[in-house]
Amino acid sequence: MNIQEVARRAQVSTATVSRTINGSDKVKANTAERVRRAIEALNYFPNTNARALGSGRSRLYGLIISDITNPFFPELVKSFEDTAVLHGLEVIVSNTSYKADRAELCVQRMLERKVDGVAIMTSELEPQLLERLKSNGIPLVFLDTGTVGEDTSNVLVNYSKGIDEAVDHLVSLGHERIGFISGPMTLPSARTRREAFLESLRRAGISLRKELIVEGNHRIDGGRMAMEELLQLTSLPTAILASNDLTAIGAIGSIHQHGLRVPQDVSVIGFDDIEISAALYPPLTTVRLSRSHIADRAFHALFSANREPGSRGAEYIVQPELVVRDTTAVRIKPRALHRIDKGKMSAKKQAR
Amino acid sequence: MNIQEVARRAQVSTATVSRTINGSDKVKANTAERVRRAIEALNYFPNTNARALGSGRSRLYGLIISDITNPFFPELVKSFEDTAVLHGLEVIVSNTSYKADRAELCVQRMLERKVDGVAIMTSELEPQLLERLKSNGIPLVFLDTGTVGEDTSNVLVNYSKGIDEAVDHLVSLGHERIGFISGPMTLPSARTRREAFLESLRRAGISLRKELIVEGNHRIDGGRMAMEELLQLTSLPTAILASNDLTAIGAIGSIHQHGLRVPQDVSVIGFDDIEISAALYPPLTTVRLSRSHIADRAFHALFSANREPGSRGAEYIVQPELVVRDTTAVRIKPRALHRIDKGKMSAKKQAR
DNA sequence: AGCATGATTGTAATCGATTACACGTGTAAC
DNA sequence: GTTACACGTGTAATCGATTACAATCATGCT
Repeated sequence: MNIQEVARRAQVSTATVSRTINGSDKVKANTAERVRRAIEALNYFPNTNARALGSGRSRLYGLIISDITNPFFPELVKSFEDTAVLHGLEVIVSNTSYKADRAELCVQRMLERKVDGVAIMTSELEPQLLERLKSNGIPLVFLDTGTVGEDTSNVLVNYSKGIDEAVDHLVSLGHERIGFISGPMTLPSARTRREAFLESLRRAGISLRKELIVEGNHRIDGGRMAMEELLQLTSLPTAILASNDLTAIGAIGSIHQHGLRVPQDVSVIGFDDIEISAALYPPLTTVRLSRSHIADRAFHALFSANREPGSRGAEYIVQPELVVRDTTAVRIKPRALHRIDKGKMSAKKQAR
Repeated sequence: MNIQEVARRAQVSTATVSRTINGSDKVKANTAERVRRAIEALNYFPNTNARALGSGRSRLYGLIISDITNPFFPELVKSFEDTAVLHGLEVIVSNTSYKADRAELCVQRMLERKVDGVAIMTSELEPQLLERLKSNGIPLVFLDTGTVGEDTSNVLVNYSKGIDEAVDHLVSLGHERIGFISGPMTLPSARTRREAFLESLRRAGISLRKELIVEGNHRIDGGRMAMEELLQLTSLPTAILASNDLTAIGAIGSIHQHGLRVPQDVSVIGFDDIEISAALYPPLTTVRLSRSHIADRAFHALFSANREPGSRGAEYIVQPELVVRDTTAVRIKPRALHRIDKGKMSAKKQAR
């Protein structure tokens, strides 16, 4: 079953069939109708490989992520795919598994399949790999990876806004001893979140205590370990802001393990709002970073780059927003806390 | 950059280059070496579309799942992909989103891309769609979907084993009033799990109490709601077996909300062992259903079907196994329970 | 009628591989 | 010294679309 058989049945040339399939406007209405009937009757569908080979366009977008088992990504992938399918395109997803050599394989796959665009949401891609993509004229869009480039698009996240909201929320509940568990400092976006936190503290007029800032790894175990460290302090934080939800989940586990309660003894805020966060008990207060917004912007960046070749890259900013659930509460009276150093509870602090 | 340029540089024909790329054994060693050097020097890689068009084989496997945001699937996808990449193949993943009409699109995609095989882990595919795949000579493997078919392979799950282990564990802890929260009864595998539970009870000599069996939906909210229902009973279950981990997580949330503790007041066992289960607090006791085993078997079913065309479908069985963590404990004294109907606490029961 | 014009449609080259078949060449058997 | 055969390589058809260009057709205008 191929285009020739359709052409024969519809009494037209293959060119006309092809034009009809591709919605060219230069096919007379009733010819097109005849072709469509033939397609229907023969149950024909075009061979994707032949189309791609003939036209040079694959109708495929690539999406490079770190790791599909990281719960942040599936939703992103799904939104991106859904939007793509809606526009008659498809998506191949490739995981770098956080490794640079796997990243090269990912890029290779994209090149071999002649994708029409690549959305990159990982920091493992070395400049020379990006160059390979660019030099093949493939539109790129970076998601939260802030790579500057005139011909590439960027979807940026306004971390400051989200983190400001989180800190303000905690401050309004009376917290001032706020701990922060960061992501791995090797990850640019983790560094940005940390900076945003420091800036938020400053803005809120809270002086920085270095011992309250601990590095995690954006995974549950990292959150757990970082929290262990924080719980060793003589003067415990009354609230924790975590660089992502998994970290927050780990921290909460650790807090419980020490016989403390969330949010009565310690408030916790996460970041991302992964699906499970709302379903935990207690439901996690967190800063939502909408994956569907990100995916949408990314798709449209590529789509318009395809429509208008040679156009400059666009820039989009997505705004995270605080979602208050049940892991944050009014700051408790210090005496209710374990391990609290009563000597440090000066009147001045109590007054605040 | 194409195969001709490589041929020119290596002073051979395109046929020889092609043979070298495909590892044909009928190329003299030093000719092959010369070709390889040319490929290297020119930074050449073959055009996937042309290869697929010319050979009829796409080196692509399709994987059809219900929903990538269901945490059961990402690991499966990853394992399947990893194995495929290891064998020089690639994978396209397609979500049915639990809808039959989306399923048709998925099958269409597979057909259009001329995949060399499809692994199906969803029950949305209607027989006529399967027929379309089969009639195109595409090898199929069903994962936990138990479709009989002479020419298709199956990866089956020995639910009885896993559920027996779970029930035995609970019984050994002194539980006999064991509740079960099933998946949606429309889902074959959910029905199988339920049957396995009933059979396990029988084997353990525990008489069935219908009110302890409630239907969920394999999602967190379903687990929560089902548990609410169970907590209305005058005689509470002391242990709950859930049809999957999400259900268990929902149930635990509900239990906590009622001021009861897990496992001191109620023991809970999940099923699947999704990644987050180990990281919750308390870590969930569950029955592990290894996604990597399933993916491996599935891949090899397709791979060998490709190697030996015309061979009959194979059948694999994967064995789930109980993973004891912290949501199960020795059955408590009934008087410690809320809402317990003291009248029913007969000496006979206490004696067991 | 003759012609310009724009709208449709057809012809055939093209994309970049794979592979059936043909063609040399060297070696062993007779 | 043929003949046969295996091995290595090249020639060219083929896969199934797309699309530049050519051809045809209908229409309105002079």
